[in-house]
Amino acid sequence: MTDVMIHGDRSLPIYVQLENLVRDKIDSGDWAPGIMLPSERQLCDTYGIARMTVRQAISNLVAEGLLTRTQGRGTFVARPRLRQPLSKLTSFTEDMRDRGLLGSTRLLMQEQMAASPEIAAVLAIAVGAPVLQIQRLRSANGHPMALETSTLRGDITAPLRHEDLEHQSLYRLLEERCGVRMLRASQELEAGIAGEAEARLLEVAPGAPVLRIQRRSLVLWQGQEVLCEYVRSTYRSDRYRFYVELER
Amino acid sequence: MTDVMIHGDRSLPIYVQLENLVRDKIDSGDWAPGIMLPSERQLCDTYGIARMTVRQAISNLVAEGLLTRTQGRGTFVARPRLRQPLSKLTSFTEDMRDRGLLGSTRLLMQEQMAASPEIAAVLAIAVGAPVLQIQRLRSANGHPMALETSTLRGDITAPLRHEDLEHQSLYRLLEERCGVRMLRASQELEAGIAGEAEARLLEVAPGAPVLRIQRRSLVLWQGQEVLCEYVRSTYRSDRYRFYVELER
DNA sequence: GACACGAATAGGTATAGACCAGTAGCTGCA
DNA sequence: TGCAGCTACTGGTCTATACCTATTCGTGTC
Repeated sequence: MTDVMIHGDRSLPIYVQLENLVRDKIDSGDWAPGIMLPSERQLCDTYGIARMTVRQAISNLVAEGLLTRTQGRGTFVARPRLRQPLSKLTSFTEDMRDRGLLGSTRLLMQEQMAASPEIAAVLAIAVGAPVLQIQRLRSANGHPMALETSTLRGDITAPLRHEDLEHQSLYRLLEERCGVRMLRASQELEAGIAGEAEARLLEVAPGAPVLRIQRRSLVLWQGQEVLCEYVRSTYRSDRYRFYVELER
Repeated sequence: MTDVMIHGDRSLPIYVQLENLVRDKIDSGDWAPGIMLPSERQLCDTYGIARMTVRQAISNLVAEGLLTRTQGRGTFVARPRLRQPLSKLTSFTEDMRDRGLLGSTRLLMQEQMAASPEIAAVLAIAVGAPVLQIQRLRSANGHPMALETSTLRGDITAPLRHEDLEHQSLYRLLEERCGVRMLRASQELEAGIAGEAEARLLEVAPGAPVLRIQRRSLVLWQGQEVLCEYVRSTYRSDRYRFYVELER
């Protein structure tokens, strides 16, 4: 990914642009865990922005747990936590990063369509209402990990109609382009057997065990809590375990 | 509490002093939930400090959840919200009840043994230390649902040595007899294929998909947080789905 | 070789001022 | 009366600068 020009897009605050830039460097593996970032003053010079602005971006990323910093030493890319303290709603890429893996995506299908009765029921919209359906093959370190079919409300995702969804985080686009804030999701997990087509894409034998996950995501959109996304994923069970922490 | 003079104590950063001051006002009930704080510029004047310094203090308190703010409206004392745990640590019987089913149990094995190296590693105890191992077939409405092998620390569960574990809740006995309080557990879920023995007990065909769950339970015992239990369960995937709620 | 010291450099705190962007209430016109 | 638009707030973003403190490492002394 080429460097996003800071100041290039006046619609986003500079500190947000810098955050995204750093996130991209980390997601792409360009900045590996443990690596020291350029110093704050260096970043100011590089991008021609004030130090307080740099600090705002860095502070947010530190709060997110993506970076750590020590006075006198520097700012570093955090080593992925082995265990997430709580059950967090994450994107595939974030999930892989937490596991110390590099996530990548192949877009298999991206289509604007009319909601089927089933989809309409799940998303609580009218039958025939526009939805955006995306099918993606998710890989970790280059090896197939999961097959994912997402269906999103068409009205909310209208700005993404002609967006490249292969190389960008869908959740990031939703938040940045659609004015959506991800809130929470409910997931159901069950075991299954890989079908013919799935098996071929996931590069496993037909009949191999897979973990099927259904997710319904609730977002804040135009001040309202609405169901926005329904995802059906099929994970290779030899490569993926779902981890969750429960409290009494 | 009397107002702490900002600048009075040079040993603490001004923004920290302001944070404490606001916290005190809220704790003392002086500023009730829902009340609007003085505007940032007003706080600058009142305490003779810069707006960026005020903002740093306020931002930290917002991140803490103590305050909320809206552009154009102001900064407000947050209404304390009771957070219900997203995922609850439950016993099998409780889980079934939540699903509207009647859980029952058949005890297959109950044995005091010495910890194998694997078990010792998981429970963080010495190899050869005493453990209590229980294998139970769990049913819902009379139909087999899961096969469960629990391994518990022998020293903690000593009072249960000759207890009837077929008709009593293990978690209840742990709390009532062993002076243990269940705290939380981490679980890992994966898909698998039923083996011969499993299939026979679960009354499914060998090779049927199953959901395998590993649980490590943390308890409070004699004032210490300790790992007490390690459970491996195999659930029929045609009857059981795991449900979890995630937050962003 | 061991250690004290200081320079260079990292992030941490704080200032003062500027302008942008939402919100709400007031004013005055239709 | 109803409402469009103005205005005086609010927090949001950003700059430029200054000095503090912690870390690191090289230098020089003993």
